[in-house]
Amino acid sequence: MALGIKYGKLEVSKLCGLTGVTTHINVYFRLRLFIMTSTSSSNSPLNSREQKKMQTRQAFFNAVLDLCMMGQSFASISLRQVTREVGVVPTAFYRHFDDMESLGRCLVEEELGEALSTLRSGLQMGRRRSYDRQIAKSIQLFFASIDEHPRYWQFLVSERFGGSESVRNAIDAQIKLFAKIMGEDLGIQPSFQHINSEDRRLLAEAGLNLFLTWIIDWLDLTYSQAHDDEEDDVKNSEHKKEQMLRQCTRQAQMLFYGAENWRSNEATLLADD
Amino acid sequence: MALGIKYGKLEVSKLCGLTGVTTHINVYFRLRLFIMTSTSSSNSPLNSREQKKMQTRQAFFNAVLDLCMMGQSFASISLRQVTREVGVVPTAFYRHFDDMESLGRCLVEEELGEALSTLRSGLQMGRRRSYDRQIAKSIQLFFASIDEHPRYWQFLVSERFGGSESVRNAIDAQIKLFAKIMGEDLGIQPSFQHINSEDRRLLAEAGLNLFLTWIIDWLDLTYSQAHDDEEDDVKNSEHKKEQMLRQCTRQAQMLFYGAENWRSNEATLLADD
DNA sequence: TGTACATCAGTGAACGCGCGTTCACTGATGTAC
DNA sequence: TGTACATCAGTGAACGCGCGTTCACTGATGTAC
Repeated sequence: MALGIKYGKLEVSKLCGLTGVTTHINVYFRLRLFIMTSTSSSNSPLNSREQKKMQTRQAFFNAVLDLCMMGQSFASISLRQVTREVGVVPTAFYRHFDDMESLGRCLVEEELGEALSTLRSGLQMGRRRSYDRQIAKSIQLFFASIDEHPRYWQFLVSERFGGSESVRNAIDAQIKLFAKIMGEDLGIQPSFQHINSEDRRLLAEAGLNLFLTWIIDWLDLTYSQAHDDEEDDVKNSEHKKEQMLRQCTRQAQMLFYGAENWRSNEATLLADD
Repeated sequence: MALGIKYGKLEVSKLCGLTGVTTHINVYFRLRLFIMTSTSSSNSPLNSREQKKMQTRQAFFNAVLDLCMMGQSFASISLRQVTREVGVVPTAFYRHFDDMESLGRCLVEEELGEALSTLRSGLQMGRRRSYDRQIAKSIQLFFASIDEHPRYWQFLVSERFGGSESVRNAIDAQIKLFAKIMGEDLGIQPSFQHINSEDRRLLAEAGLNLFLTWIIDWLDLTYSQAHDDEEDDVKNSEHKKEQMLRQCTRQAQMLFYGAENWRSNEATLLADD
């Protein structure tokens, strides 16, 4: 297994010489990828050098999230800014990512992917709770998740329709996946069993989209709260948050109470049908 | 009236000399502003120099919208890029705006503000149409507006949670205003008269937020359509758009049919009440 | 176990480039008399 | 109406700066024997 690593780029290209020189780099990387994958899948512990590399990689993700939390958009963050934040020299960047786009894509797929799957298993809409408090409870859990991982949610929402195409696509995939699973969860709840699975997915998507539009306002409340020194303002901010929680719950209930009376077998009337 | 213009900065500061030299610039600008305002409010036609300036100002707005349409985020657009697009020298920028932030704010307030007010009067939710086709028709009008002004909507949505604070705030104000008026319009429709005005505003806000999340997907369909040369792909894309229109209508109907059965006098149940 | 060699994350100098902003200017348009 | 002057949108050179990327390198860690 360690055999492949030993040979450098040229050695491997020689081994593959018969297939032509022009492709030797691809072969080399495919080979390395295979070895790394098989190494980690055989869950041998990472050696100290690999551990250190993963730590730095993580530091890159944190740097981006921090800079975005400070009010920058991902597209306006420079490579040098990130490396400065991480505490390495600019050239070290290329040991981990091809370019900023690649860093953004990995951040969404690895970091956000994990955070979302945690929230999904936490929400489990439709399971284990009585229906009348279901929506209120789910929204409370959702806002708790925002307070717990503010940087993830802030990044997800503000880059969802942002300037980097690969980041946008990666986020879109995460959201679609979340809506799909949320739709399946809704099917377990008796109140939504008369709705077909396609409409349940649409309902989940609408609900999730609604949730996502609240995030920035919620974070603004948290942020202004943290900035205020006066005790009165803190109380005022707490009051505003409570009020917002109530209003958001109300909006979600409008949607989901509506869905409860929804008839899937009735065709959608379009304006010019 | 033209008296104020005649005096240069120094003349005016001399006239106001008694109040101290340190403020003469402010006085000068306040005076000029007053003169310009009074000139335009007495709706005298703009002279050719003023007309030309307004044209250039408009060209700046167009340049930003075009660049954003090409996939850039506002925060990543440089001052030089905009002036290059407009066809003037970089320094000419400062004849119109203090900085990019200021340009962005004006773009939202002047350009988008006008576009949104046009759409508002077009939609008139709750008026003039029978209720069962109300939602479908409004959504059709909404998508028509997107096709008509793709750059406005693309900018509005992708900068709504974007990197520039002043742009973000300006957009937020526009959206809040839109939701407020939309909520008032809903009150005219008999189906929503049993709902109190606060809840109608929440309903309108939820609906609008839902609409806004569709825009980028819709524009992606239009864009990929324009890129396809094959006739089959065009048909395929048309089909996808029709399907999306149907799904979005269905989602909106879930929300608004839900609202029809909504009881405003029933308190929102929170999870820990 | 000890030695000799390979790997590779991170370094540091250097490059050409586009950036925002300054400044003194030009010349067409507007205004006073 | 003609003349002399004021205004000001747009010009063009210049500045110092941070950017992405290149390259040859260092030295700690890992591996073969």
